[in-house]
Amino acid sequence: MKIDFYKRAALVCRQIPRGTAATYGQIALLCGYPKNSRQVGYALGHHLIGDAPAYRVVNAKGLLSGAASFETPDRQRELLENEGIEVIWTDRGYHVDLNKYGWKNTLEEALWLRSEFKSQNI
DNA sequence: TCAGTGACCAGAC
DNA sequence: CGTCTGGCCACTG
Repeated sequence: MKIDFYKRAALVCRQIPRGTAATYGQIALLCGYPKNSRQVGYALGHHLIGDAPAYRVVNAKGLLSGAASFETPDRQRELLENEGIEVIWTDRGYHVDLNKYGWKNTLEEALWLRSEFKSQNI
């Protein structure tokens, strides 16, 4: 089932370091399903990742494309700014600079996740 | 079964 | 920069 994908996504999201933002595609890739970026958005929007920090996930352009699904439209921005991430307002919506705040995950992190999937059988 | 729908994305121009 | 397109795939009515 794809339940496994959502469990993996939850685990990946919990590894996003404080003060950084990850992209949907990056999460999907680390899950081992590089083509499932849309399902990452689905998982976050339907609260399928438990207590994992969904607010640290933005799209490939740095846009907070899911801001509308939070308690208030500004909640995601507040949470990010609380971690020291600058959030810029544009006509498109809120943005973060991925060059500054994007999560540059290491190979070690990717390998660790892979071993976790295995040991947790997901 | 099947068409429509996204918190997506890379490439083309 | 900006817009459009085709591809992607789980989920839904």
